[in-house]
Amino acid sequence: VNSVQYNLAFQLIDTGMPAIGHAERRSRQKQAMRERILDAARRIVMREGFAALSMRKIADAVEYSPASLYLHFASRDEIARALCTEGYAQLLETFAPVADIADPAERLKALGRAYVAFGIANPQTYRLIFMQDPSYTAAVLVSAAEANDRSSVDDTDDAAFRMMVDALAALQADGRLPASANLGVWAEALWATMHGIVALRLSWPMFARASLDRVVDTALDAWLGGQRDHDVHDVGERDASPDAADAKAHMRADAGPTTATKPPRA
Amino acid sequence: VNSVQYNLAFQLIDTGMPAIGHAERRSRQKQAMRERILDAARRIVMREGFAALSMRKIADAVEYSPASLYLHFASRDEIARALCTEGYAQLLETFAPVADIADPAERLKALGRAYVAFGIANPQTYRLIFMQDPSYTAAVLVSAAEANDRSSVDDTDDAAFRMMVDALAALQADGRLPASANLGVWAEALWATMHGIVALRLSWPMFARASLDRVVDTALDAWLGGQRDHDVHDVGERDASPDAADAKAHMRADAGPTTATKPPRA
DNA sequence: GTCTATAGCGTGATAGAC
DNA sequence: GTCTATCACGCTATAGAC
Repeated sequence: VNSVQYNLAFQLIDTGMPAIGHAERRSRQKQAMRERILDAARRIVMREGFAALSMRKIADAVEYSPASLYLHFASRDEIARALCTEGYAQLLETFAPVADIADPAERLKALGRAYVAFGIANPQTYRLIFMQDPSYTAAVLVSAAEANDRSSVDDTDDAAFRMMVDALAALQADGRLPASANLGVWAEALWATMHGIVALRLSWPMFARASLDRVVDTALDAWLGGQRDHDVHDVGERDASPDAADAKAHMRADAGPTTATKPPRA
Repeated sequence: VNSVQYNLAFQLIDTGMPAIGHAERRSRQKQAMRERILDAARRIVMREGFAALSMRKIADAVEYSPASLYLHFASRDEIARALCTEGYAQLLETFAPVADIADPAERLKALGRAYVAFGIANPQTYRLIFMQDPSYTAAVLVSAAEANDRSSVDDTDDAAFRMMVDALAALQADGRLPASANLGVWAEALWATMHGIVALRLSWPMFARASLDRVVDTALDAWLGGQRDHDVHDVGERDASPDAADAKAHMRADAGPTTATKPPRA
């Protein structure tokens, strides 16, 4: 093992550019292989759910032997965590257009609608990230911290959470939220509400009595509504706002929520 | 197979009481065995999580061979569904003391607090019921319908949901909820909110920034609060209300949320 | 790097003796 | 009813040839 590393270092110092070219190509190829593996894994999860994700299946899909996968990932769990990171990044991308909305209440509502839309459009991905193993869910924050060049994970690291707190602060500054309100608590509770709407839809589809949009709008109005441009708590027959529709348009489709569930068994 | 059934019928008609006594004792023993199996299964789930539940482990616990379990349950899934039914019934029991609260808003709040308290106190059970397989979650409603002597499952079958709708209706009759509000939508969204608070705590413990009680109270105030006996959206430093504490006192403890997670693998 | 082969463990469910 | 024995799988991960 050590001799290999030594050889590489020797080439870098002694032979200059061509060797660097080699090393670069090497690492590029390795990176490409990692992507191929993750691509295959993501497709399996989207089609059949996380429980059906196995090293054998991934290997089949990329046309390598199962053993080869271990050259790029230490374990199945590491692949799962990578998928979570990827998926969470995808969720954050969804929020980008929302960030431009000037009014903080409307921004928060659009955020909530985009969040729910993502979960419903990518049920298996959402399940993997937020409804599976706590260690997977924790992985999204750790990697978010790494991306920010921080070594420790603390309260304000997460971009999505920060967006919420910022909007709530703006609302509070406008006097549209009581000065006594604790922003962190509010953000957490608001996130939980949106998560609950998605999670309940995914794991109890039969529970759904009303259209998703009405439920989401009712919740958003209860939290943020009425204080500005419509009546308190009034839930009309209207469809999702243009913002939500727009957010939905950016989504790739996952497998349907109920169809692919229940593979032979984990 | 047929001959056995025939013999039973013959005894019932011909020899009268003693035979009935036999049959009764037989069925009693069978029922007892079912209970023993479910008890063992419940303990395993509470200690190690549902993923760790296997027929072998149950068999070990009840000191029978794995094969014998199949005389009482057709499959592992059937045991899981039975556990869900049981767990949901336990949740409903939790609501009994709450039903007496006269004020509908306070009743709803107490309901929400009891719900969350149950989920936090029995994380593995809650996971099994509401966060695992949609077919498990669906099972609670089906059996609830059976208990009510109904053959079809429709909107209003569920006792918990009915409690919510009733309270919301009372609120609406008092003019404390806009006449335009759709009760079904409100109940669904409110349930989703409470579910989200529990589910997020269970699957993303690191996310928790504030005390559970503050989050719950903030959510309940956003939905129902302020319109009556305290300021709008004011979240004080107070602890859980007596109602919630009371509800908690009725709970049996599950395994801790994070400790027993992640058994070798499903 | 990639393969084959396999260790080592687990699972749900069943056949058939007693 | 209860058991033993086993089928038929599945899995992760690794050893060692090439």
